[in-house]
Amino acid sequence: MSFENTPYKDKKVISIGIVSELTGLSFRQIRYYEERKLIFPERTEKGTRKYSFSDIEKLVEIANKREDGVQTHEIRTEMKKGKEKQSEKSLLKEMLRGQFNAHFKSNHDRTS
Amino acid sequence: MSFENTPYKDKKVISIGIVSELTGLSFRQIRYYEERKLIFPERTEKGTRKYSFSDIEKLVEIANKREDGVQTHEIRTEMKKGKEKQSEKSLLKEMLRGQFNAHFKSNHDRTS
DNA sequence: CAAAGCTGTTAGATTATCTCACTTACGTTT
DNA sequence: AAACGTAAGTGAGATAATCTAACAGCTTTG
Repeated sequence: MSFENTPYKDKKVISIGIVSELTGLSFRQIRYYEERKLIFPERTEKGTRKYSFSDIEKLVEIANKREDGVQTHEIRTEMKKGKEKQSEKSLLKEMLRGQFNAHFKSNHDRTS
Repeated sequence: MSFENTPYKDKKVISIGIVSELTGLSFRQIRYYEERKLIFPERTEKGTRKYSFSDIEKLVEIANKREDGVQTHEIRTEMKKGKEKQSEKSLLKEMLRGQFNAHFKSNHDRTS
């Protein structure tokens, strides 16, 4: 019930090896982009970095822009720009999805 | 575009330490439930187990049933039962969500 | 040209995970 | 009571994964 809506996408649970594998980036690059404030992994007690799927998507974006010769500094400011645009959009989306779920629930979810 | 629909929930990317933390189960228990065929983590090249969010949800379920004294063997058969019921439901859900996304896209997604 | 940006690589240390075996605690069966 | 199966803790030893820090090389920018 509260688990259903958990934003898996943003949960920091993935270690750097998997991130490297999924993005094709080296450990060095991944850590460097953190140093340049492009991504913000969390840490476990002992210091191991933990990333989310969102971070991975971001890294893919970063990799693409880097291929186009864009510097991390510019990428950083570019990413800051694209934030407000999303917040309205995603809010609207949330609301619509809320309606959607309500509709679905009242009509079809008769299991327990 | 194809990333948006990626089923993060089923991607096997989480190591056992995090799983233990999120579920409150010990390493021993997590591995034992695998031995009893309740969950099916993947492995990396070198043999490290990797779990998905689905696995974690399943483990929470398992933990609850265990607290009620249900044995792993029974849990296993119970879980097999609850599979067909879901497949119709989720199929329907997919279809509805498809309509939903189409609707949203044509009306609001004018960014690029 | 000098400085800054980006990445590879190496080294040594620490943390995380793996398997296997032994043990404990309970409840059930013989 | 003795034997048994289930579920889980614990310990040992080995291997895998990650961390920081430093040096090096190459390219781009000022």
